[in-house]
Amino acid sequence: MIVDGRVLREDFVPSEVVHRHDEVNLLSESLEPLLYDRRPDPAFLFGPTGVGKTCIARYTLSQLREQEPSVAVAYVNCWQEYTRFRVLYSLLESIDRTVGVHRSTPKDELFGRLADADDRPIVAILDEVDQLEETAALYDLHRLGHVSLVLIANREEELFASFDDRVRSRLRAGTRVQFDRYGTDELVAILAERASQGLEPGSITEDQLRTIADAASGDARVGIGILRSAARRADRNGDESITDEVVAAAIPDAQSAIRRKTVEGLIEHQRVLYDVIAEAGEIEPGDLYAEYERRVADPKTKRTLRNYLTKMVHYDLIEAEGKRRGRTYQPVGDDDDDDDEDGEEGGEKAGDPGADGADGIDRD
DNA sequence: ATTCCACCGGAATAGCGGGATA
DNA sequence: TATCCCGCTATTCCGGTGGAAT
Repeated sequence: MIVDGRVLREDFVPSEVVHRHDEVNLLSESLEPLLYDRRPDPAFLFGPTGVGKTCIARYTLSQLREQEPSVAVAYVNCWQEYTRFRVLYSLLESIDRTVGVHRSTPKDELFGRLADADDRPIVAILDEVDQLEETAALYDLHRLGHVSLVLIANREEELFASFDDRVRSRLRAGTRVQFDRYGTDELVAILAERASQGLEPGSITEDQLRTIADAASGDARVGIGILRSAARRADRNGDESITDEVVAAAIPDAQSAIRRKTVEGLIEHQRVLYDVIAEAGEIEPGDLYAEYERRVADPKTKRTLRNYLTKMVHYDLIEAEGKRRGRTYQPVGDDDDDDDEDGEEGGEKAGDPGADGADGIDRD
């Protein structure tokens, strides 16, 4: 049934975009100076998860490169590359200047190399910039005349709040492109497009796509995830086409698959914490720490646990209620789904996580 | 009202790992 | 091989805060 699995991946960039023409035009207009050897102002893409920000950025830049192949494009997901060093390194990677770079390379060597590589313009797409911990990296990049910035984040206010003054004032100018949630019809059109490219004709009905779009409530990433999961289920069953039952079964998959993948990415100590919280349903910090220390041979400090916990909250695995004394932790998405059906064949790597990150929690 | 104290999270510091260099 | 260097994680130290206890 599945003709082309790549199309069903979240990070697939379609050759034609559906329903985002205005946004594409805005972005490509703002990048236009690149065609005349000038540097554009930074561009900002704002909007919630799964509305196509990343996709449109990639699409627009690939279009631009067709016109102006000398432009180098670096895509950096700040969820994973959250230090100054790693961001700079990623940019160097995009222009193949990483040879001989290592951890002990002097501090400014990376920056120097980037500065030297000014023979052609570089566009840096920084996805999830609000996750960047060293915002000074933005200042660095802005100082480089041949580097243009495309910054992707959820909300403008929060993003600018995380900047320090220097960065904030430099980046105040720039083009803002706001993305809104997809309507059901738009989402159906997007899914139909993917289905027609990725599946045998007639595998899925319009009504079924509508069901999926409804369940995804405006989030294309979730919708595509459901579609993929449904197609895989049908494939395994050896069905000619996707049945309504399969669609229904696939809906919970999309959320739980993401969560499972994230949990798998946790390092052992984090997972123990997660297990304790999940088993308890709701637990106070003191009890949580105590239980953790009982289960683990060589416990980490409480302070470290707090770091783990905030990270897990960030990844949407757990929730923290209350700020200080009297806080409790609880798992997110509590009970439900457990029919487990992991059809994630190897080599599958999650596309970029949304604001609710999907992968790469461990950083060791 | 006042004092306690459990808990959070920022900042500084130590220690680890691993490529480079001599 | 021994040593240097540096990014990164965990740890130490600590100030702040607000609910609980008095």
